[in-house]
Amino acid sequence: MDKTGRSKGRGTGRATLEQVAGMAGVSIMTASRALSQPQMVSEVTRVKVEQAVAELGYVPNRAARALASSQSHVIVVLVPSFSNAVFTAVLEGIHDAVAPGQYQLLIGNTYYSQAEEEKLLRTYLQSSPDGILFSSQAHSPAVAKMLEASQVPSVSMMDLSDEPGALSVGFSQFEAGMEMTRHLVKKGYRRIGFIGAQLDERTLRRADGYRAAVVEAGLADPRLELMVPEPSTIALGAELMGQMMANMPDCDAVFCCNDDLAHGAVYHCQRHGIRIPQEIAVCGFNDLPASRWMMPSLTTIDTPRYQVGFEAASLLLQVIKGQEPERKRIDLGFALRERESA
Amino acid sequence: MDKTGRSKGRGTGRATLEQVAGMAGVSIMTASRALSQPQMVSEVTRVKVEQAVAELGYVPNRAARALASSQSHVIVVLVPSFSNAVFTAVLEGIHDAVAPGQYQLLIGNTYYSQAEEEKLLRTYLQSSPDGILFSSQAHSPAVAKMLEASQVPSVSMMDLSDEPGALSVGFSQFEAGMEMTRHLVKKGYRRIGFIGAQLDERTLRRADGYRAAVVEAGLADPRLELMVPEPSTIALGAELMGQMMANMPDCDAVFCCNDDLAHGAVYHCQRHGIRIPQEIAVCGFNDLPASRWMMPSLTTIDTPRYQVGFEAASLLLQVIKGQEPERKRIDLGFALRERESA
DNA sequence: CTGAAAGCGCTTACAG
DNA sequence: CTGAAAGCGCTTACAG
Repeated sequence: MDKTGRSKGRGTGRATLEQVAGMAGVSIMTASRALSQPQMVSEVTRVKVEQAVAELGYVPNRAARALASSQSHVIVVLVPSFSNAVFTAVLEGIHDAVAPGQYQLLIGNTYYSQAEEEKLLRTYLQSSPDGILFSSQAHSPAVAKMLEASQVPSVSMMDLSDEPGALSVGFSQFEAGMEMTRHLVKKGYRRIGFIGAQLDERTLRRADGYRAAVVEAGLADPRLELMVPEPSTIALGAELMGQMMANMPDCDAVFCCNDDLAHGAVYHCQRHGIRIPQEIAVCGFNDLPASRWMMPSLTTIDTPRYQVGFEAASLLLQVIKGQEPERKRIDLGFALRERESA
Repeated sequence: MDKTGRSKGRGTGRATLEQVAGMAGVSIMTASRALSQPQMVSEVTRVKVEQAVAELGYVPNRAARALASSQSHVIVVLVPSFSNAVFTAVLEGIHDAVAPGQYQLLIGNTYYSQAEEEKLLRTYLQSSPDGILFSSQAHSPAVAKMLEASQVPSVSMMDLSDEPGALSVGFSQFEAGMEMTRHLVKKGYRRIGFIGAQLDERTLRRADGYRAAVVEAGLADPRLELMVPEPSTIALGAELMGQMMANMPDCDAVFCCNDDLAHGAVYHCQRHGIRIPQEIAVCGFNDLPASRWMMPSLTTIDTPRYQVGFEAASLLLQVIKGQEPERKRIDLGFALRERESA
């Protein structure tokens, strides 16, 4: 022990529970209880321990607690992107739902890659997480196997799962894609194109919805679908809009699979003096902040992403605590925002 | 032991190193070495252990490792916002710099609040992080004290620190604010306003730079400063632009403390038929993707945020590994992007 | 309400 | 190149 009352050697050099107990004149386990289950110790004891904690600047060692209790209080969150505003809102929702409790978030960026997801999960499983929040439903076989073996509960976010027993929070990407397209049909557009990028599962489901709606209306034409695997950006949206108009001059409306692409499409038209929606209608998906402000304002689907994160984390917390959730599949819906562009 | 070779009881139910060692016919510590320092064991041993690991689906227990080695391999990251594109880029840089190693990120959102930062740090310190990445330089006294007591190395990001010995990666917010303003002066604007929101330390430093430049040019007028504490949004930018033009009709240029506000200002003008830059010039800060696409395209300061995250994490990693960094204060600079709006 | 003992699953010097 | 022992800092039943 040196002057600060801290032992030397292998450890972290931080004050330990043992020192707290010593200073408070109680046993280690009474000190432990005074901190984690204060109602189980006497008032006097609690105060003595609290004073010792303050005096020593004691900070509990989470690794020791996790090891002894086999409860890590860690929740793993896997998102496909940090730069996509959709997922940052999801993260915010999760963060807020979890904050009151004592859970820590281990956030990983999969970059829309199943291989990356696998790598991250392999690492994060070492932390014995109490639960996992996925932004996707489709996993590689290796991930499925790890999940099965680890027995860690997980919730998938954004889309709804059809697997029995699976926990999911989101809304039907398919229905949303269909509703947006039906809106265009109802407005009288007949040559409705679809612009998609990234081609992750959500985009693909939206495209399915688009297809179902144009088939339903007898307006299907595969040549009106423009799908590329590159990440969605404003620049790409502008470029694809140019391509669409060049290749399909009779195209009278474009459904972009997200607002980033749609913004690019709108800017492209602004710069080329193409009037929206008179010459061509444009709509997007997600309702990002700029959408209601740009000119023309963008018709799009408002998605409850913050809520998705919040509710998914809440659901996971319930399951972790051993409660049976009322619903395993929580549909938060979506809303069509009709504005000037379509 | 049950059929899967896993012991029952208090633990996590996962396979342990002991079981791996048993199956491989070596001691626990040889198994440990085979995994963490493979070059220190014989080829035969290594293979046997690896086979046992695969067979049992062994996943190391990080809590146990952290406790035994007093090395958590955890890095704490504190950002003021998840929704601000600036910080998501920083996060991406950090994520990428750290990925190769074995470090895990504990990411917390301070919501621009020192009190929240304090709460988060108190919790995260329990994980005995090897290092901390801050997005701010100003800390509450309590945070300063915790940092001091914990002895955990930290790097502050975005701005440059003047404290001797402090580690920082970023660029001078002051210089950047000054350069942007000087640009407006050079372009001939004489009634240059400043619109600021959130009023975090970076914004305040940019405002200082603005002030220094208008004073330098003999153009200072406090009435041209419009500063509000609300979070920066497009909506707020539009509103503040309206206020500025109403209250200061002779204002001929506006420097918005970030691109979000500037976008709002541009949209406001578009909607009201106000010509930029003829009637009023607008510029922003950060160069978000939309800035080069909107009409008119936005003059702004391009900031190296991804690089800041990447370099800050790299610097921290160096210090954690006990290497003396070449530079403790890494200036990544910034670049003025002159476009149509100013 | 309080305590002695065992144990969580690893790693670390120290020997051989 | 390999192993027996101690220890990291907590919590968990079990007693009293």
